[in-house]
Amino acid sequence: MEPLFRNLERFAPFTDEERSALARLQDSPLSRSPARQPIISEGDNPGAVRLVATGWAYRFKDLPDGRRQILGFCLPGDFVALGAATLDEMDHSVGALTALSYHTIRHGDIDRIAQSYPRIAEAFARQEQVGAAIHREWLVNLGRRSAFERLAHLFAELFVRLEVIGMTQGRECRCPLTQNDLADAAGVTSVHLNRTMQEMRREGLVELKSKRLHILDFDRLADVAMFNPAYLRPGRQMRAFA
Amino acid sequence: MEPLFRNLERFAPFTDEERSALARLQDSPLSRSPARQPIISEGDNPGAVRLVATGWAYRFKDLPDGRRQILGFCLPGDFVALGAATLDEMDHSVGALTALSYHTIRHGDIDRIAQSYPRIAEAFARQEQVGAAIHREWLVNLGRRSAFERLAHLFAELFVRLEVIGMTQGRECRCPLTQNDLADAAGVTSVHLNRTMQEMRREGLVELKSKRLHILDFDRLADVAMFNPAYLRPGRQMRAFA
DNA sequence: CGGTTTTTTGATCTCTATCAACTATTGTGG
DNA sequence: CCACAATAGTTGATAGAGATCAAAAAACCG
Repeated sequence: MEPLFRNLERFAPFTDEERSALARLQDSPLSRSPARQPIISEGDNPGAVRLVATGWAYRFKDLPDGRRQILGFCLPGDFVALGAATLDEMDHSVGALTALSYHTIRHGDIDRIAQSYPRIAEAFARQEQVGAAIHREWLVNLGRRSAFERLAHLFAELFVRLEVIGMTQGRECRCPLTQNDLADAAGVTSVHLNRTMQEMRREGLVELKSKRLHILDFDRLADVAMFNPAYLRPGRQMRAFA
Repeated sequence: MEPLFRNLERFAPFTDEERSALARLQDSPLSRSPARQPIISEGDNPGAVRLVATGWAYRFKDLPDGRRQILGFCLPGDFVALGAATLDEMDHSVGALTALSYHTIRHGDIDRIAQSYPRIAEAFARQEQVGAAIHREWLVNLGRRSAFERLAHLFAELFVRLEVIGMTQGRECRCPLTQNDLADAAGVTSVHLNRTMQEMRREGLVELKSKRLHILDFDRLADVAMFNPAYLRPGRQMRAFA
């Protein structure tokens, strides 16, 4: 539950009453999924909102000819289909990256809590906005940055997001992504991604081994990526290495 | 106002009361902007919601080194910063593509109408969701499609959206985009875009001259682009050429 | 430990970027 | 309405980033 609070309380902390209302979301049924398993597929009726409790998930879209693009990552404390739950059909798929546990929350419960606690409703809305801002930043990434810059940007974003929810240790964090995943997120082939990865290592920017990501030089990383964390609204308390 | 209604009434038509409540948004002050002029810039406080009345606008993001990525197009009947108006800082910029007129609507007015008319609130929410779905489709476009496919997809999307708001004439429509704009949207250089454009002409797919877009073969266009209009929720009444 | 998944390497090809004109079109003021 | 300037579209030549194919080496897993 901690990651959810850290996500939502970045702007204004909640009252005890608000916190406990939110905490009741934990009573929603908890599902578990093994790693690498689909959660919802494009075309499905989302039915309910999901809240990631532990593990990572990812959004993606497959093309008829087999190409795949990863659209974003869902970390602990992130909602899946918060707004989309009103629609009858998912426009993209979501899958588990690691072993995953998540709450399935009826849309009515979200509505009710938002109705009763305007500040929570506001925090939900802001979360959705940050999600949209991330999409837009990825558009710039895919449209206008080189493979090297993209990868740098991707790592910078992930690291800041993990920092926000308290899942970093110094300049390290867990990162369950394979080079294949990274390639599908960065819009390059895995071969090219591998070579780009080696270059980042040589340059002393980041290192990724045995599912741990080491940020060797955040400033330089942010610099080559032209990364400006403002769109993530990290909040004042948190400042990546600064 | 017609485009707004066509946008919002795709799923369920409104009652007369709902329609007239929406129509009152027209009373909001109307601004006019010449073509090619900035409307809001990244970092600005959005302050209010904008509703495009006539003309096209575009969302974009500039990189410090001069590269630019277009993030999407705002057509008549589209809101700008519907949800984002709650945030204090725009994460991207918006500019006029053509001479533009738009209503500036206080966020409170939106809230009030959404409060009084749940079906309108729902329609607003769906619009936001379609906006997010468009972003996601663009991510696939930029990440996984070739320049030729991207351009085909872009035209297919624009045409369907224009059809929804009744701004097409047969298989033609107005299209004020320069090749430079198209290049910035497709994430390629304008030189390459020009050559891609010529290929599309040779292939008998689309033709763009003197600001008019001619769709020569929509089916084949959709086919090469792997374009599936579902994410746009075009509604049943409208079906591009089918 | 054997089998699977992931990472790495090498060689080659192709798409897209770059640079630098040049032509056509559009728009404007006289 | 023409003349000129500015904008937009087109062309050619060359360079470079990233794709593709195929296979080997490493890491991981039960």
